[in-house]
Amino acid sequence: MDAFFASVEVLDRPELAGKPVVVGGVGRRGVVASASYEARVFGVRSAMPSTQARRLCPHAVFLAGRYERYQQVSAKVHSIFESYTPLVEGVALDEAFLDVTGSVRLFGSAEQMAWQIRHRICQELGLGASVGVAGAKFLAKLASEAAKPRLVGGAAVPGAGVFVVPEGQELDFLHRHPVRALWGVGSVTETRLARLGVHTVGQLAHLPRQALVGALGESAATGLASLAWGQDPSPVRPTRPTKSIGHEQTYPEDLRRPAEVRAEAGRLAIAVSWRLQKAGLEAQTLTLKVRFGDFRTLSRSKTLPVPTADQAEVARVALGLLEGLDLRMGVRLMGLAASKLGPPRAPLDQLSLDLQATNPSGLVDPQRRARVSAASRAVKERFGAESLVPGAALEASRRHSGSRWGPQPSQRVLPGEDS
DNA sequence: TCTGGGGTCCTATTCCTA
DNA sequence: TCTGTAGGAATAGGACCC
Repeated sequence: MDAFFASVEVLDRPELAGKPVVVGGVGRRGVVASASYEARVFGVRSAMPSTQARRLCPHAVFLAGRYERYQQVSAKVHSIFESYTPLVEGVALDEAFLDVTGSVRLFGSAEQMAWQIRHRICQELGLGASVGVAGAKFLAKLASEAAKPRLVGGAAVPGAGVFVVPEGQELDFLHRHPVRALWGVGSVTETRLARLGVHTVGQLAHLPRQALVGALGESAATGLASLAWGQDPSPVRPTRPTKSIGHEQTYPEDLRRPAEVRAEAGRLAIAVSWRLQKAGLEAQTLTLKVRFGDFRTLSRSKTLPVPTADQAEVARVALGLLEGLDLRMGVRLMGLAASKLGPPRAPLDQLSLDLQATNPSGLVDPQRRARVSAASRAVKERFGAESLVPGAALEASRRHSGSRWGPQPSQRVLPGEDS
């Protein structure tokens, strides 16, 4: 989609048509999420600091993003895609790959479908889209860039709308692009390649492998060398499991009071646990990210014995991760992410005893902790030191019978017995 | 001078265990 | 019993994408 967020704003507020519109960067600290082509003429770009965007284009209309609205429109765009093929891989709200190999008999060639889809998005939703057609995903992505509107002599001119990379001409098309156009080449990699005198994909393709490995490491070198020769075997994957769920926020002013920082950590925990629950997932690893006033950023993570989506447990871990950090520099940003995700455990699974020692706000309650501790001691006194162990350890012992956590006959609690 | 928020993936280091 | 080692998991950081 062309300037997607900004275009949706213009769609909902037609009086903005023809004006420079910038989404994001409303606050003092922020960056541009999307800029209309009228704003791009002044040099405003995505990911640009808002202060810079304001300097370049002070008369632009700056708007806060409305993510839910963009999601709604994105869903409509996707339903158009899905009327052509079930093989739709969403890359972002405004971008997707479609494998139309199996749809040619129904709708005509891939290029014909590209024109149809573009036409329908324009007619039904009033938005502009550019479509790239090629035999591989990353080539199609480059082709869609080639189809987009361009800035020529300080003015935006319409693009081709659809750009096809014909079979057999992939390398001609690919090799004239700058290396930056390749997936996986950002500013750091671009600089490293420039040191080798490599600026275009064609130069990269002909670089001796050893030189590439020396500059970028084995994995990146292998991946980029393949891409530079047009080899991208990755299929269009309609569904991909979520690997992490996180929230982070940059604060208008650095947080300096520890109580304030802890309260924010609790707020992030509530947001993350709520999203885990909505997604029907539990997380085993939680990672806290802190960016200080001097932009120094660090992360601390904790892998739990028992996966959780519980708000109090997530908050307890987040606060635990916060302990030991020197917050005197002031906190500019804080984030919390959940990973190692999986479906919720069966109800009979082991619960964490620590959890029972926290109150509903996620803070350790000394009285509860004392009761948990006393109960745990009583069980061990009556049944032995190894009578109370983490469920995960018990599972491991079943796999490796004879380990020290293995349940001993005299201590096994039989059905019907008090436990 | 200024540097978001949501992610994925990779690498290096540290720690634990067999 | 002690020590060295190898492998895997956990952890931390960074590059990159939209």
